[in-house]
Amino acid sequence: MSELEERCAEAGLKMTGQRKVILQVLGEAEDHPSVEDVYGRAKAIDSSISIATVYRTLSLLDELDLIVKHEFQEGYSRYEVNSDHHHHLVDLETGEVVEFQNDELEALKEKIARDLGYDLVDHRLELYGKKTGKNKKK
Amino acid sequence: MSELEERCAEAGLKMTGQRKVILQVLGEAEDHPSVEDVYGRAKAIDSSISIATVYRTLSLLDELDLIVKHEFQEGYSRYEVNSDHHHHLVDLETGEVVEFQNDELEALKEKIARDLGYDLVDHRLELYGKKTGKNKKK
DNA sequence: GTAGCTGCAAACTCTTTGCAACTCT
DNA sequence: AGAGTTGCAAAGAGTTTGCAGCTAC
Repeated sequence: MSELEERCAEAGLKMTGQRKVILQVLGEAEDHPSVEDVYGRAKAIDSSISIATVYRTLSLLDELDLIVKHEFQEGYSRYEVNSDHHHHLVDLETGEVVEFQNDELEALKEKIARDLGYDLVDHRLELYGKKTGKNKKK
Repeated sequence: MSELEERCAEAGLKMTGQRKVILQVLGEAEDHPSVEDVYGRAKAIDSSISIATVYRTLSLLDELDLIVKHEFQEGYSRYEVNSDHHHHLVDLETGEVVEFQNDELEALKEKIARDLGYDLVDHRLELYGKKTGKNKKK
């Protein structure tokens, strides 16, 4: 039983066949799959799964903080299994998402919020770039 | 003739009645209005304006870099007239958007991208917080 | 005159939901 | 047994678009 499954059981979720498949897909994902991605991969394992179930399951897992929902500027959402805090750099040419972490940045953003008179509840930072040496001036 | 109007003329846009109204609304906006906000304010001036025109005009202005489109985590877009580079802190209790600018942050984010092997094309940073002193632990 | 712009309504995309049937526990 | 879960299809929200008529230049 995977860690994700265990934590779902702890939360009192019924471990249905569909959920097992979706959890397996998420556990094996090494990228930041969209709902459609998860749906496609899940259907390859059990073709009876509906996209409504995928939406419902991902929302549930997000609420339980077992996965993280991202809304990059693409018009749809992507998910990733919860992991250490980090940010994303989106490769504008390939769509690839590179993760990074930076302590200086963490401290700075706390300081900025504090200086503005706020307690930081959440934040998001996304960089959009092109591989160095590949960009051509328009 | 407002600066926005001038720059539209330069870009070869026809200055129709509807556009004048939308540009006026944008010029007077001191917040970060949604499409519906712009539509509502424009309709108050000329009730014949359609929301399709608002969408089309805002897209155009965004392409011309006369305004900036933001997609906070709200499910719809907001716009603001182009101004100095800055970031946003969204007050989670009121929806209010506070702008800020931080040179240290700008330098840091350039450095991060460079270290990852990327040229930074765009980025976004949003902070979500509550006014200090108002938060209660759950 | 005509390329560009507009309003309208229909279409589209992503996501959510009502409901009856089904299934873990 | 029964609360939770599912698939389906319909509905929603936000946004885009085809088209025929209109208008700034």
